[in-house]
Amino acid sequence: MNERPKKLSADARRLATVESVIQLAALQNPVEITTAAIAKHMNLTQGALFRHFPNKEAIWQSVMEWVAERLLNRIDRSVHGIDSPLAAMEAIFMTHVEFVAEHPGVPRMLFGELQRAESTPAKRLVQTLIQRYGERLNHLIEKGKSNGELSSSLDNEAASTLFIGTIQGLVMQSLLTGDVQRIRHDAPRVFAIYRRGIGSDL
Amino acid sequence: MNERPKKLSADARRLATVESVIQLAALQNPVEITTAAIAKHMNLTQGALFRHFPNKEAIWQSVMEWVAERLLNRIDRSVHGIDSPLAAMEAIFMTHVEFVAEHPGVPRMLFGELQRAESTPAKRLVQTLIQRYGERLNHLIEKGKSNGELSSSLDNEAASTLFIGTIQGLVMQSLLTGDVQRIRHDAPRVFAIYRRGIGSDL
DNA sequence: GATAAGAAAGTAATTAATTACTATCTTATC
DNA sequence: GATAAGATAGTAATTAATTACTTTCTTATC
Repeated sequence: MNERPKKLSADARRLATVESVIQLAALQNPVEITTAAIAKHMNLTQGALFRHFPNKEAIWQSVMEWVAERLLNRIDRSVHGIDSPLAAMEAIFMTHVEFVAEHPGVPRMLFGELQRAESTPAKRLVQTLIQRYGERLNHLIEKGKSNGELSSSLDNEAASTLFIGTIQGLVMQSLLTGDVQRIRHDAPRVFAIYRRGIGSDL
Repeated sequence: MNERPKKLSADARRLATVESVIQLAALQNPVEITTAAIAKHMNLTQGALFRHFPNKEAIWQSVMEWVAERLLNRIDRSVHGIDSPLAAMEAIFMTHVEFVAEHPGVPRMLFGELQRAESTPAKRLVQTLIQRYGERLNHLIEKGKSNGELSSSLDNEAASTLFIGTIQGLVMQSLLTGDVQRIRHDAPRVFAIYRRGIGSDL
């Protein structure tokens, strides 16, 4: 919804396109984001998009790369200097929630991409993202077990699934109420239950 | 994928349409289910569908009614004769998981419908379904608190959100691996952590 | 109880929109 | 003034929905 159709370099235009998609996903159903809608949002003609992307799939691929890079980066930075594995998990949780609150369209896109039957490049990127996410969690869980912070009988896989599901539940709740920002308020309350579920009995 | 294009009564045809959509959603992305695809799956011409539904939205509405009715019915039946609130919650959980395993397309459709920006009749049905679901959970949580089975300091709302999120996490995991049936195996493991999170310290 | 009339269900072809994508011309910028 | 970026104006394919027509089923009447 800008006004001047400024000429941008190819790199800048690609980035602007990705950011437009992220913004649009916050407002509407990701599957309804057409190339015409993207172009309109950035005050460009639809055909011009194909100067910078070979096809629509490539746009989605770039978007998923953007998301994976930013999210994992922030996750990793959030645990810096935190010794306690449990505290690190909480930091990751809150960072993730903050990321979602800033970019409400992201979880919709991720889930929408996972829904697809075919294995598109974008879908594979999402699968890789969540896999890497799970690896980080698993590492922390192991540390927490030997640490004594987490229950020694904890099921790692189930704990990882539930961690991600906890965030997914918050997202679903925000879709239900239409109020994405409330997720910031609800997140600590839900994580408290999760922490109790995985923590040691001390 | 039938063979004879038998003539059905309007009621029977509407039910067959709904069941076809449920089946198709298990195989492909719900948003890609076209009226032509539905018709082909039930060996009918595309136009014939509009003898029984005014438009496509009405088909989705009927599908959501089917889902809401069946799921809530099974949930309610599953708690019959169970006195312990915690055991009742576990029964609901397992019943829900079994329902999803039988109809893998259902959670995709529900989430896809929630994604939509506009408030369609189908979306409102999903919202009502989850609201009623939450009411049942809340009731059990209250009973569990006075019972002593659940932590007296438990946050009801957060516990409800996490309950649904836990299932959502299992669904996401099944989308990731492509193996929907594994949800039956993972469900008890994940619920064990959840139960620990909400239970009393005894 | 046979059967004709009408209702109900289905077919096949076509519609207007919308989609992703492309070919060709124009212009801003270095 | 060369060239990269954008505009303009298309394309073919797909979509939900509608049309005119046909087949099948139901039921009222003799």
